[in-house]
Amino acid sequence: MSLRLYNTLSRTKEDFAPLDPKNVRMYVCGPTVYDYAHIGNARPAIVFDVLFRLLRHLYGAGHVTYVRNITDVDDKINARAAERGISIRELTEETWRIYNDDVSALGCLPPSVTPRATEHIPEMIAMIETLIAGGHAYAAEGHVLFDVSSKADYGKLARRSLDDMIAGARVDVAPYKKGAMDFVLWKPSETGTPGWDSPWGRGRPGWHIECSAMAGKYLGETFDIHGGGIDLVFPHHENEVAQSECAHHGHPLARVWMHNGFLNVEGEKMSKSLGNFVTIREHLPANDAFGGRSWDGVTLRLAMLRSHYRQPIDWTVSGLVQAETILKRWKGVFRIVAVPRDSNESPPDAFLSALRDDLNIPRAVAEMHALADKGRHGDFDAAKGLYQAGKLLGINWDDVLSPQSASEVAQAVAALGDEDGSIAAAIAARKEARKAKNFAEADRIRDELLAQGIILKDGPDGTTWEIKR
RNA sequence: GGCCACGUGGCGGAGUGGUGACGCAGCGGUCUGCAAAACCGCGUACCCCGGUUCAAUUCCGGGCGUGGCCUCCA
Repeated sequence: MSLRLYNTLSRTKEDFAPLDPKNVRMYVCGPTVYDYAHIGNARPAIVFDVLFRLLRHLYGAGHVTYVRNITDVDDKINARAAERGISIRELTEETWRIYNDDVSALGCLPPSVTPRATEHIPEMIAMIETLIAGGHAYAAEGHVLFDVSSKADYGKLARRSLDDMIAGARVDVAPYKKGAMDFVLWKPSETGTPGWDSPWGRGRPGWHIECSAMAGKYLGETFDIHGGGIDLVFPHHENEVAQSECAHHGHPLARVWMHNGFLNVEGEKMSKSLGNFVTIREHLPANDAFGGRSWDGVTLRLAMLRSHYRQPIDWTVSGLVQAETILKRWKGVFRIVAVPRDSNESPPDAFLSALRDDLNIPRAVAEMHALADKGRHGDFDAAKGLYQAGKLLGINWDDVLSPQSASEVAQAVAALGDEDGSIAAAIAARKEARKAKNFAEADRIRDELLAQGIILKDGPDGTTWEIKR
C-alpha cells in the first residue's frame, strides 16, 4: 500500500514515507487576498485537497496536518484598497470570505490551519534576525536582503545556477544589493502603507519570508510535503528553501515538493488583456460568465480533475460539458442501485492504486467508469465503490443526486422566471393527460417546455427535467 | 538570449519496448404511447527526421510547434 509522489527536487517519482505517520505534514501556498480568485487559482486548491483527502484516508483523518497560508500583506492589496477607498483590513477580510465560499463550492475541505501573514510578523522578524546573525542576510538602507552567495546550493530546487540567472537577468539591480540575485526579506514602509516596527525601522516583510516563518511555526523545521503552482518554483519556493534551511541549521524544509501545472483558457493564457480572464465565482450558479451559462461546483471540480495535476490543462466550455455529462451518467447509476449515503467503507483497490501512483486521477476516474458500468447492471458493490471513490475525490454526491442541479434551477429561474414552479405545474398537467391517454395534449405540454429549453425525462420514479444544452 | 515542461484518434485524456486504457461526440440497433434517458454494438491515434533494437508511440539525438519561468503570477 505504498504512495508514490513526483518530487520536483529529484524530478522523479519517489516512495513516500512520512517523517511521522501519526502526523503527516503538508504546506501549500495560499491566496493573496486582494481580488476574486480566478479559475487558475482553483487548481492547486482542488489538487492538494485531493491529496489531503488521500493522506487522511491512508494515515487516518486525525493524522494529517494541512497548512495553507493567507497572504494579507502585499503591495497589490495596498493598491487595491486605495483604489476602492476601503481599508486594507476590509479588503482582505472580504476577499478571504469570498475565497472560502468559492473553494468550498468546489468541494474543498478547510485546511487544518490557515495562518495569516499579518499575524506572524514577530516570527518573521525573529527568523530574519537569525539569518543576519548567521551571516546569510544583511541590512541596507532600511531593507534586509538575503545573501544568496552565502548558500552554496542555492538554485537546487529550480535547477538553475547563479551564473545563469545573473547572465539572463533582465532587470536593473537595486543599488543597495550586494548580489544581483539577493532578495528582500524586509522592506521599509512609507507613511500610509502597512508597517510594523522592527530592528531595521518601520517596514513590512518580503514575499517569501511569511511562508518560511509560518511553515516553521506550524509544521516544524522539516516537514513532508510542500505544494503550489509550478510558477512558484522560482523564485518563491527556491527562496523559501534558502531562508528556512539557513535559519534551521541546514535542515531541509520539505522532503517532497509538488507542483501543479498551469491552466490555459480555450487554448490561450488567461489574461485580462485577452479578455478570457475568468474567476471561480463567474462560473457558479447565478452567474453566467463562462460559456454564457452557469456551472455547478462539482462540475468544475471534475473538469479540473480529468487532467493529471502535473500536466497543463486547457479550460474549455467543451471540457465542462463533458464533465457534466459524466456526472449525469453516474447519477443514473444510483437510480438503478440505491447505496447507503452514510457508509465509510474504503473505495476499491484499483481506484486507490491509481491515486497512490502520484495522484493519477484520470486513471482513477477511468476506474470509476468501470464501476459505473457494473453498477448500471445492478452490481451493488460496484455502485457502492463508485460512491466511495467519488467521495474520496471530494465529489459532492448530494449536489449530483439532487433532481435538478443548482445551475439548472438558476438558469430556469433566470430564463423562464420559474420562481413559482411553473415547470412542476406543467409536469403535473402532462401526467394527468398521459393517464387519460391524451397523448396529443401530453406531447403539446412537452413540446411547449422544450421550446423554452426544458427537456422532460419520464422515469420509473416520475418525470424529471433538465436544461437543454 | 538562458533554463524547464509538453506535443496521443473529431474532441478530452491515461499509459506502455511487442495483444487499440477510459470518457465525450458520432453512427447502427433494443426498449418506450412517441421522445429523452438507459442498454447493446461500432474506432488500423501516438508532431517530423535520424539512431539503438528482432520490435519504438514508448529509449537516444536533432528539428519543428505550444506553453512556463528568468519581472513578489497558482
